[in-house]
Parts: sequence; structure tokens; C-alpha cells
Amino acid sequence: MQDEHEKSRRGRRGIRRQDLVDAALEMLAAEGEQNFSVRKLATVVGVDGMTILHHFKSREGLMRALADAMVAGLDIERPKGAWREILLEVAQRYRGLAEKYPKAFHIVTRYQTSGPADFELGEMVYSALLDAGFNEVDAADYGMALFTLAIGFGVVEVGGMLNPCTPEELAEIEALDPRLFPVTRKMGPVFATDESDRVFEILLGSFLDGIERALSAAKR
Amino acid sequence: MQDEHEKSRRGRRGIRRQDLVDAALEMLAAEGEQNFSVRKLATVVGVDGMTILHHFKSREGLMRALADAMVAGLDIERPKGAWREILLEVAQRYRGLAEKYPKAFHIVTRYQTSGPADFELGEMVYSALLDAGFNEVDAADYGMALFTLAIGFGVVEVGGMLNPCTPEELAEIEALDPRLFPVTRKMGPVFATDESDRVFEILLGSFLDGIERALSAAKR
DNA sequence: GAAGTCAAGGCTACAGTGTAGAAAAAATCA
DNA sequence: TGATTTTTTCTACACTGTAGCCTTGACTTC
Repeated sequence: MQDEHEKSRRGRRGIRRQDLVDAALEMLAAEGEQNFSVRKLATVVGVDGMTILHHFKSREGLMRALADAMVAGLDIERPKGAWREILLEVAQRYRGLAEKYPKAFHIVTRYQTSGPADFELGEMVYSALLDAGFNEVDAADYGMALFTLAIGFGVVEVGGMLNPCTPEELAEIEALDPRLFPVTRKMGPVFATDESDRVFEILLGSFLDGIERALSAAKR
Repeated sequence: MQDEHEKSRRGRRGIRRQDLVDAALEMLAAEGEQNFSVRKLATVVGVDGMTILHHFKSREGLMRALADAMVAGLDIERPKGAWREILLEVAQRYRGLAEKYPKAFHIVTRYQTSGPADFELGEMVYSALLDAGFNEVDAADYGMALFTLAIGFGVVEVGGMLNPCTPEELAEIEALDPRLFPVTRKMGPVFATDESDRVFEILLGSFLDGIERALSAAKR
């Protein structure tokens, strides 16, 4: 917290905190949280394991730093467009982040308590909603809904739920009793196609349309 | 998998698989994944740790069983109402499940690959969407969107992002530069209120409205 | 310059973890 | 009965996060 402005300071052996975060993020995204360990990271970076813990207090402290680094990596420059473009951009960036760190993105939900961690991001979204015509209470609710939608979708997507059915899963569906599960059996082939883009479009589109409807209802 | 139909069979020492799952779920929900261990569970149940691993092959196998047990615990009886009531019910049940197991719900996203694990749940949702007038492709997409929305919201909510701001977080907001973050500062008091119900309502409401719009557009 | 202060970084030790494999005990089958 | 399979336990091993103590270097202060 207090040394937020001197991230690039390096110690005696040239260890920059940012380098540790970058290497940790790469390893975490590649191997997953279960196979990630402080000691493995240490050998990759070439330092003693305890050095890393000295920088982040604990494994959990490191994880928290990684979550912060990820949302900081969104780096959205404030766009000039209307509120709809802004919100769309934010959601797409979150999705891109999830796809960039498939096995690491879920930790964002664990350490991001009470709203967006990045204040610039929040300022951008909430001011867009106020400009659109919401009062402060509604702007807060719809803004939180956007972050919830974006992050929630990302977690579910990288969790694999939107992946096309594997042949084994498809076989499992086709082994179902057609009298008990007629619909699921009939739709089997559809589940074998990639639906993720369409699901994202449906969820975000209906949410943005819902905003428009709420705005026009308020003006009336 | 192969002994799905004989869950209540008990071995020499009267250990039922379901008892292990129940105890594990309770411990996991109470202590969180980080503080959960197979050995701790074993001492609580009163057996050797390796006995549990024999039943579930590995820690990951146990976790997978817990994820399955959670979605099985949704136990939604097929309601008679229109599609809108059915989808609303499913989403609310998922939210209730997340709130029942706050520290455990996120594992659902990790092991639930390619659609809802519970085929009865899927059959219910997809047939409702077909009855509403969707073709099979659209029904699949909108159904997946519902599960994504429900599970994603649950994960974000139990992660704490929708909790009201704590006094410390509020102080942090009020310490921001008013020239750089005018909106965020002005909205501080709003963030200190509980927005979770409203966010759920907004997201689910606009999604269901989006379905209605898509249906009427298709009929035209 | 010298002395003192403090953070960076490394070493060791410890309790706890998941897992593999062998062994014992009970249940099941012939 | 005897043979075999499954359940349960035991033992051992590599690995984990963490605490405490140490050395080293950079910095401040006189």
C-alpha cells in the first residue's frame, strides 16, 4: 500500500517486486493454483523461497497481489463514446483478461471485495451511467451489475462450462433414456458446438438493453 | 460412476460414501478450501485418512464429488408454471445454494464442464425454452446463458464483491482526490449499502426481458 | 570518515499436506 | 470350507507454507 509509487525499486540482488508478480502470474496461469507453489516460483526466479514470502508476507498476500495485478492489467483508457460503448468495452476487457489467465482469473473474485478494485475503472463506469441519466443509487446498482456480469461470465467460461461437449460427454447424453430426457437428447449435437461467444453476446446484450429500458422508463 | 446406484451400501466399518460427502461439504463450507484437508476430515469422521482417499481416488476426486453433491442438492421439482417462472426458480435456487455454502460454491465452476451437471435440471430449462418458442440452437444458447448468469452471480456474491463497503473501504474512497475521482467520491455512501439483491434483480430481470424480446422478434 | 539502523535476502527447522504402496481385516463368492 | 475381492489401516516420501534467526548490503546520522 504505502510503496505503491515505487514499484520499480530494486533491492540488493536486483529483485523487483513487479518481476516477482509477473513471473508468479505466468506460472499460476500456466499450472493452476493447485500446482503453484512459492518454492517453485523461487527456483524459476532464481532466489530463495523465503525471499518471496518476505516480499508478500504470505502465500495469500502473493495471491492478493496477483489479483490486483490482473485487474491493473486491464489498462482501459477512458473511451470517448457513449455509455453503451464504454460498458461494452469494460466487459470485453474482463473477458479478455479471463482468457489470458485461464487458470488464474478466478482469484479475482476471492480478493476483490466490495466493488471494483481499480478506482479508475469504477470512475469510468459510474460516470458513464450518471451521464446516461441514472441517479446515484441506480448508477451504483447497474454498475455493480456490470462488474458482476463481466467477472462472473469470465469465471464460468474459464471454468470450462461453456466449452463444447467432448465426445465422451456427448456419448453420455446419447445414453440417456429418451423417455425421461427427450429434449436433452435431441439437443445433444447443439451442445457439441462452441456457444461461448453467443452466450456472452446474449448476456451482455440483454443487460445493456435493460439499461436502455430503465433509462427511458425513468425519463417518462 | 459405476456404483452410482448403490450409494447407501456400507462397508465393514459402516462408512457410507454419502456420509463422507456430507461431512466434507460441511467442513469445506465452514473452513474454506485452503484450510480443508483430507486428514482433518478423517479425524472428524473417525477413520483413517487413507480410507477417504480410497473412496474418492484423490483430493480432486473428493472435490468433484462435493461439486456434484452441491448441484444435486438443488432438488428442484419441475414446476408447472410458464418458462419465466421456471427460469427464475432455477436462478434463485442457485443463488440460495451459493449462500448456503459460501466458501465452497466456487468449486462448482471448476468441475462443472460443458453444461449443467444435473441432466434433470437441464431438461427442465431447455424444454421450457423450447415450449416458449425457441428453436433448438437458440434454446441451447439461452439456457447456457441462464446457467452462466446464475452460477457467475453466485460466485461473485460469495466472493464478497457485492458486500457493502466496510468503514475502512469507505475511508479509502473518501481519501481519493476529488478532482480525479469526483463520481466515485460522491457515490461513496451508496456503496456502503447492501446492493446484492438489487443487482441480482437487475441482471436476472434484464436477461428474462431479453428472452421475451428475442421471442417476439422471432415470431414476427 | 565511523557508527548505527533497517530492510533484503538466505538458511534451517517444523508441522502439515497429498499420495503411493504394502499389509491386514472383513465381506463376498466358489 | 477355501479363494478372492473390497474395505480399511499403516508406513513412508516428497512437498508445502511458515516462523525464527542469520548474514549482507544500503542508507542515515553524527
